[in-house]
Amino acid sequence: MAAIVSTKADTPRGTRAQEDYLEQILSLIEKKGYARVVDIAKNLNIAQASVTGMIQRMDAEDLVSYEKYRGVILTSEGEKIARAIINRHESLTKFFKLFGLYDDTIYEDIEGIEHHMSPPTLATIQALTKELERQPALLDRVKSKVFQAT
Amino acid sequence: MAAIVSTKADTPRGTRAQEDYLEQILSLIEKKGYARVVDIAKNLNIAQASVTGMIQRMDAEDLVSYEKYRGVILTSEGEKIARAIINRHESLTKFFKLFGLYDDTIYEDIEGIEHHMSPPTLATIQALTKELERQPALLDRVKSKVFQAT
DNA sequence: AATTATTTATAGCCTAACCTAACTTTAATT
DNA sequence: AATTAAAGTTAGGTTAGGCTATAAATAATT
Repeated sequence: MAAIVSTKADTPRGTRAQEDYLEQILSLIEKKGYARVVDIAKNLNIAQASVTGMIQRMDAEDLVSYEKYRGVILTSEGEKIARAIINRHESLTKFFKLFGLYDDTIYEDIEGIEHHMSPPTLATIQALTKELERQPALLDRVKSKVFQAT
Repeated sequence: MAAIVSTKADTPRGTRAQEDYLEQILSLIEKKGYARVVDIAKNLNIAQASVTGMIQRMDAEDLVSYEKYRGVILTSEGEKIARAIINRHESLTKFFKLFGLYDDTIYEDIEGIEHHMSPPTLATIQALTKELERQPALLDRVKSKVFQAT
């Protein structure tokens, strides 16, 4: 069951920062049912005013739908991007957890690299993760070389 | 021989863009003996004027040493960063090459992620690469799942 | 219902990192 | 040595994505 992966970036794109916003917005909506500016700001460590500004730009670019003083919701385009980035985030987390790295280390690294990983490369990491899950001995050898256990 | 890896980011830092410049400058110096503005610009796909400007900022920040109309050289700080980023680049290339991804795919992804990978995570990738080199059967299984051979 | 607190929005500002167009300096060629 | 070509610099401008301070709108509390 080979996953045929195209070369052309089939990944929908916003900027790096926009991907962060979309990821947060979707995760807030799924967790609380709505996404408030104040929570987005808190989670991304950004000033409220900056969030308002960005959301207005993202509304103009049809990534979210927004009306003043009402909440923010995702357009289908925005949701597609959000799901892709969340998928990347989860896959990478699963992968790095195999090696016993600190959660903080994992989180920070992924925060940076998730925005830059193409579908084929991600698919490779996913496939590799599956194989490695069946190789505890190999994993132990790797872990013993890098001593940074959780 | 466990590589003990500290948590504190022992990675010297410039900005993302500065790391790209430093990487280019060092690689030009090693290849041709000197780094000209025009070549840096060409390799990074950036206008000459932008390179001049950035180099002036990097001179002020002691990452490079520069005199008008003369060439650019790296300070020891700049060289340290450059070597770190080149090391990351090479390690990641080696890793992704294991799986038969397209060279272009590899190059683009690494260009993005190399700026965001911590020393512990990089050390893990390096250790994993070594182990996987001895596991052709496992690699074949991964490759067969992701069909994007070179 | 009036007041207070919370949340959003606006205005104005800043920095990084790019750009083009025009000018200057150095290098190469006749 | 004079001219042309190439490389480098300066000036001025743009855009993304932040910031603070202030004002307006909504929500909560007395």
